[in-house]
Amino acid sequence: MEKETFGEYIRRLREAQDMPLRRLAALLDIDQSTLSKIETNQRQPTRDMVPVLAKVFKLDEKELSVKFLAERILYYVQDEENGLEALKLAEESIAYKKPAKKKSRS
Amino acid sequence: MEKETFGEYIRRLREAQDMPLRRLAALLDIDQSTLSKIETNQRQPTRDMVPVLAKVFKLDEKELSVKFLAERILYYVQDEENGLEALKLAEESIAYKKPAKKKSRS
DNA sequence: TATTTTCTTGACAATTTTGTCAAAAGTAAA
DNA sequence: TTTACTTTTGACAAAATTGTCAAGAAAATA
Repeated sequence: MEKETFGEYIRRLREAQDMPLRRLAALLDIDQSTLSKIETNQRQPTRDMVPVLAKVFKLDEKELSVKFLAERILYYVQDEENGLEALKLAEESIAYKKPAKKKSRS
Repeated sequence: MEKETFGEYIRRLREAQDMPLRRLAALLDIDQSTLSKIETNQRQPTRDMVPVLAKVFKLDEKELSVKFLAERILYYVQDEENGLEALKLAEESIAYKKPAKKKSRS
C-alpha cells in the first residue's frame, strides 16, 4: 500500500466533516483550486496551513507540524538511494546541536 | 561553533588543492560566480554537483551524497521547533518502507 | 606599486514553482 | 432531467529561486 500524503490526509479530515473544499480553502485563505490541487498532489502543502488546520480540525499543532515536516522531508529524499542514512546523519547533527534539557554528562 | 555548510566544505576541499574557483566551476559546468555564491551560502548547492565533486576530490560518492542530503534536510528544518521529531518520524517511515536485504520475520 | 590572477558582487535573465481565474466536469437534490 | 452545488482542470499570472554577465574588489606576484 501507498503512504498517504499530507494533502490526502487533509482531504480525509475535511470529508470526515462533510466540509466543502471551498469552505476550508476560505479558512486557509487560498483559492479553492489551490486546495484541490494540494489534496490531489499537484501542489505541495505549505507550512502556514498547519496552524489553521490544527485549529479547524482540533488537532495538536505540534503533532501536526511534525507530520507535515516529516512528509516534506520524505518527499525530498523519496528517490534517493541513501535517504535513510542521510536522515540519520541529519538527526545526529540536530541532536548534537540541540542543548539537552538536562545537562549532558562528561 | 557553527556547522560547516556543504558549500563551505567544497571551498575547503578546493583550497586544499589550490584549485582556482574558475577551474572547479568549469568541471562542474557552472559559472564561476555561481560556484562562488554556493561556497559563500548565497546559493544552494545542487544534487548533480555531487558525483563530479566525488570524482574531482576522490571521495566516496555515496558518503558525499549522504553528506549533501543531510545538509539539505537540515537546511529545511533549521528553524523548526520540532525538527528532530520530524526527522525521527520520517526515518521510521523510510525504515518501514524499505525492504530489508534479508527477509524480515513475521 | 604595477600587473596579473582570483574572487565577489549587483543587476538582470532564465527557470521553476506556486497561486488564480474561469470554465468544464462531476455529483446530488429537487 | 433540470437545477444547484462541489470539485477538477488548463491556461496563465505571480512569486521565488537560480544562473549568468560583466564589472569591480581583493589577493598574489612580478
